[in-house]
Amino acid sequence: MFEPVRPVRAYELIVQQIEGAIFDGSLTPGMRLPSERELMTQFGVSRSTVREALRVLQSEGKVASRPGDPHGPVVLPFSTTALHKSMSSLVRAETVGLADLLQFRMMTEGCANQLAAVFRTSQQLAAMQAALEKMRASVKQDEAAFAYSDVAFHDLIAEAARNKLLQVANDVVRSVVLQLIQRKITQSADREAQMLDSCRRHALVLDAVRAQDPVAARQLARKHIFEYYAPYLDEAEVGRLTVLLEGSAESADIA
Amino acid sequence: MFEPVRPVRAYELIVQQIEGAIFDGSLTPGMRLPSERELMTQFGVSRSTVREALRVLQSEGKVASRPGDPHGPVVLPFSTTALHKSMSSLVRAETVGLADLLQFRMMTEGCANQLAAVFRTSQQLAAMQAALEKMRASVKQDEAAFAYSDVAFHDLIAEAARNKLLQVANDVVRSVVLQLIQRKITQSADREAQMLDSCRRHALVLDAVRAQDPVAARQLARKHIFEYYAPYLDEAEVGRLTVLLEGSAESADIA
DNA sequence: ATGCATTTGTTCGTATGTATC
DNA sequence: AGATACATACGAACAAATGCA
Repeated sequence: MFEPVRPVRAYELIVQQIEGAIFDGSLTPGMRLPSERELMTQFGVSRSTVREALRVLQSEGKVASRPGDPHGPVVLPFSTTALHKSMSSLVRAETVGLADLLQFRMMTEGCANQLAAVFRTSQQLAAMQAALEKMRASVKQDEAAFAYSDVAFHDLIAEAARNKLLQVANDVVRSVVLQLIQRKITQSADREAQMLDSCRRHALVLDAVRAQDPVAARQLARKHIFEYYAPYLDEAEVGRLTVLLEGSAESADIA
Repeated sequence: MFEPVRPVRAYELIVQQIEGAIFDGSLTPGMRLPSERELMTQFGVSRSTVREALRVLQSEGKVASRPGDPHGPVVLPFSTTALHKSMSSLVRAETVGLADLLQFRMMTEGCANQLAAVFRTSQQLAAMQAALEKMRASVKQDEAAFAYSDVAFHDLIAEAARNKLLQVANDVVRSVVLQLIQRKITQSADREAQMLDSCRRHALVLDAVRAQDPVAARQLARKHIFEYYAPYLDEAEVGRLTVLLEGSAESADIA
């Protein structure tokens, strides 16, 4: 008959109203919110309450405010920082492990390549080729440039897949993975061989995308991730990932 | 030579300290934080500043405070609510459409079924069977019970896949999809036929999971989602989804 | 079951450093 | 360069809510 109620704080209502305004487009990125003093009259609450609401919105990456700015808090363009933060803390809390992350990445990045193989334009193909050549060029010199071009290559794949959600998911998962084991990788002894191998694998994937072979692109991408990161996993965890490597014979894993 | 600096607010430092304490285990779920007045002396700041920090931690789902509680704010168990919220707002940010969502869901839920087919235990299998029968039982009577059992079925699949991240992703995407087009579905004329059809499809997926046929489970799940929601999409969008329906012959789509 | 002490939710006032016009 | 308006931060205060004796 009756619904249970939760006492709702004043600042929550303010957050909801501002979030709603951003959501429905009445507040677009770059626009300014009224000053805190203005907001306290509009909402009919005290300054502290307004500030608590603004803090929450700020921690969600939706607005930013600077002292002394006469224009008031600014509405930020959409960003994935909140997603980033919440996923990182899940990882830190060990609710999600490296194996979970890699398995998920094999799924999403694999599917991204599958879609990219179908929908890529020739311009995108050229851009991928360029990114790959930049990777090759910076193997011997610049570790940072290599990593940058690597990211660029994956971004181009995700973009070619034409799914914004997939794009964001790939981006977040990739960076969280790196954040977890970057040190181990850069400290590895045969770093240069690893980089060269990575180039070779990227070339294979690119070939499949060029040939518009979605299944090959997907499986190569998954295999790449698996073999690149498998050394950092326990044996039990490796088994969870191999399931996604069906190889060319799809039904082989039933036996 | 020098790094650019960002002015750091007092409340941010407090948030970092408390987050750190939760992370490294000195604050475990269920434990209480000191009262606000105690915290202001410990951190050497005013009460407002302490409260701003607590609001942020609260919006991140890490602590909760009730008025009048002499024990102070409580440290919450790790939860995925923060991830939930940030993913929802990502979807609402118009950059992601229904087609993106469904395509993504076909990927993740497909893979979840694939993994579940391999790793499911017999107990989990029985639980899935039970959920399916509950769905069948409530077709004619209770729309809410049907939806509930439907969710339970999918949750069991995700749980059997043994990947917490995948579990959360599926949950979020599913709820956002529903939130987007629930009305259209419940208003549909032949609602009962739809529900019966849904049961039939779930049974097919369950058969594949029981037979430990990962590829069949994956493709059936994807096909189910596609055919269930395709009527609500434009024709151009439908094309983006069909790519993921390779059918039984994996290489057929190259031709 | 009833007060009592304490805590949170919220308000108001004030001082200080800062960014913009 | 100065004036203005701003955010940051502090402190005191009151009402409502909670837990405990």
